Amino acid sequence: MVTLKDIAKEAGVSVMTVSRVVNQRYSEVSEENIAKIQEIIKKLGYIPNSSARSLSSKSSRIISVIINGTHNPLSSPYNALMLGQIVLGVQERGYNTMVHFTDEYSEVTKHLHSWKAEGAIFLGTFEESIRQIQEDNKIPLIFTDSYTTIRQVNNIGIDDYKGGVLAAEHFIKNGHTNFAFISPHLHMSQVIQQRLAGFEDALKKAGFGLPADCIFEPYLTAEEKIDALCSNTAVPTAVFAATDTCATETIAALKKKGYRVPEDYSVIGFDDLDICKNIEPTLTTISQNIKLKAKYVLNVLFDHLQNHDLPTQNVILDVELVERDSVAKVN
Amino acid sequence: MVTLKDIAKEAGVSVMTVSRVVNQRYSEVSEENIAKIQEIIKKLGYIPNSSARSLSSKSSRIISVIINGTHNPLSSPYNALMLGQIVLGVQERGYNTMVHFTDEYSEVTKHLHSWKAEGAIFLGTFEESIRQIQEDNKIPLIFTDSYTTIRQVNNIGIDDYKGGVLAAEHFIKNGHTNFAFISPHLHMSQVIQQRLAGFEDALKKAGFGLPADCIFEPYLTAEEKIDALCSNTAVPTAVFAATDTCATETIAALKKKGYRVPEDYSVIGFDDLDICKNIEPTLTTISQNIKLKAKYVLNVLFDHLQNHDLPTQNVILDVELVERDSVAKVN
DNA sequence: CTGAAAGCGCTTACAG
DNA sequence: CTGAAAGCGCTTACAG
Repeated sequence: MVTLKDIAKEAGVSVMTVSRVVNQRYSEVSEENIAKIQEIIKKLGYIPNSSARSLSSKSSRIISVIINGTHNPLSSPYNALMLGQIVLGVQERGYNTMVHFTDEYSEVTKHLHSWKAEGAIFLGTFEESIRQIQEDNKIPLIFTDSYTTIRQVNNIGIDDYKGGVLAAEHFIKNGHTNFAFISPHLHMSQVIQQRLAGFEDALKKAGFGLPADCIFEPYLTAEEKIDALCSNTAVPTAVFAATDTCATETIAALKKKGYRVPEDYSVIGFDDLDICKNIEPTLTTISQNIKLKAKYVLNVLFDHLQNHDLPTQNVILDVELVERDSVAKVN
Repeated sequence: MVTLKDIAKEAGVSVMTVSRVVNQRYSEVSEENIAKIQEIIKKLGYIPNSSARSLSSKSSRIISVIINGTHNPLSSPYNALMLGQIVLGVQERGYNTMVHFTDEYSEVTKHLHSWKAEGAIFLGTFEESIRQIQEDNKIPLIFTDSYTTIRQVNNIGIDDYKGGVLAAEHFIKNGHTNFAFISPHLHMSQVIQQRLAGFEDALKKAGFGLPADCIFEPYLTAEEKIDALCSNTAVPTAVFAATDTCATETIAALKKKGYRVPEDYSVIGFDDLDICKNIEPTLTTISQNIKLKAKYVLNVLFDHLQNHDLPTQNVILDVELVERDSVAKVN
């Protein structure tokens, strides 16, 4: 393996001079030496040892992306898209990405400390552990979709509540009077709760209600939820699904039982994934801009990396309803 | 930050004794000291510095996953699922995952060398650069879906050709006589070419053909391909799409133009992603077992990590046709 | 079972 | 503009 020392020997200078050239501190080295050293670096194919650099400079150039979940969190298109955009942005800035899946706060700290990560990005729900994570890790930490009440948390989120409101309003505008909410998770995260809250509040405001037995969340497969939904006394016609994936499964389950969408059941999803355009009917959904979200995540992270004294930021991106064909007009 | 030295001082022993305990070399330390040191480690929250470890031991415990593509390769569900399974397996074994997106071989080497990665996994097409990558990186390298003719390459792939054959046979069995092939990529990777070859060969064997103008690949959106397809003179009724994503888009485009699937056009996909069950009609497809594939990738990698002299392995997993509702019977 | 010495490949901080 | 010294936090290899 080629080291600074090898280059130095070949060039007849000290390792410091080579180090300066490698780190592009050109003002500190004579032009003559710069040229000579650069040539030798190229010739020998020198690649700096990041561990050594990290150890001596206390700067690892590693960004860790911590994703909640211990199964395969990348089976969620949302997580996959976010991670992809993040890796891209991290690379662009000359940093490296480590990926770690975990639910446990202690593992987070272990991971970040052992590699001396310079910053970390969190995808998924870490509400319970945010305080502890922040206490133990004095590096820029960017959370996403957090509803923590702790101050001083960098967070990039979206207006989940408004998403729920928009869904309700769209259903109402189209004449619906009986509603249901379907959540994909066993555990109702704050994100899902907010979407539900917005939906429910907007319904109430318009004089409608969301009966408890029309909120489907726990321990059911999509098909079981649909069974329950369809056997309800006050049959809902307007179903708000908390995510596009959930909406897609819901629609498939409805069709399988012989129902028509949107004629028998209208459905609105959340996220605006590509799949929305490719199912039938195309899915009316609440759109969040994942690329923009990732961009903010990266900007806030690298701003804080440059200046650790920057105040924390809580960026809430807007959402909008994208109308497609999964909601019918009712008289 | 807590270091070995701090623990050593507190315990009244040398750093070596602490190092032994940290590395669980218990047979080399007295029970008394093990207990004392472990307690102090816990008390002070000591976390070993991976960079220092890597530098002195020449063992980084880093596995790099290199994914082909410079846009967002994780927008492909296949890549996302594979990466997710890999991260999981790497973590299970106490290693760490770095992710890097690139098309360029020089970047690969730079990345692997600078972090002294102990092994690397390649997702996507690296055919052109495999030789160079292998020459420059003397660590276990696992490629996936490679058709390189270079010997001595670890590769985990699937029987793409057979997938094409199965698709053709299924169409023929259902009475179809006019066929088309739709590829998602501008550039026809070997993987896609093999799927096409199997399809075409099986058609020929049964006395059918695949006209050149029924092979759609270059520089067209899904909709444009469909336009071309539907305006063909010898109208195909059986469309083999090289991936499920491509099939999904094809079906959506067909429906948009007012055609019925499978009655007007029957479609077979490839991969067996979750989405197959959630579109209408549910998608008949060639199934590959992504979890199993990832498992082999990890096994071959870590086997080679334990024993660098192991012979290279080229594992080809089987595929099978999963029948759903996107292929109609024709008389 | 224990530890002192040397070194991994860099950078920081300083002297010239 | 240049370099010698010290050190980052570990492990290897050896001596006892």
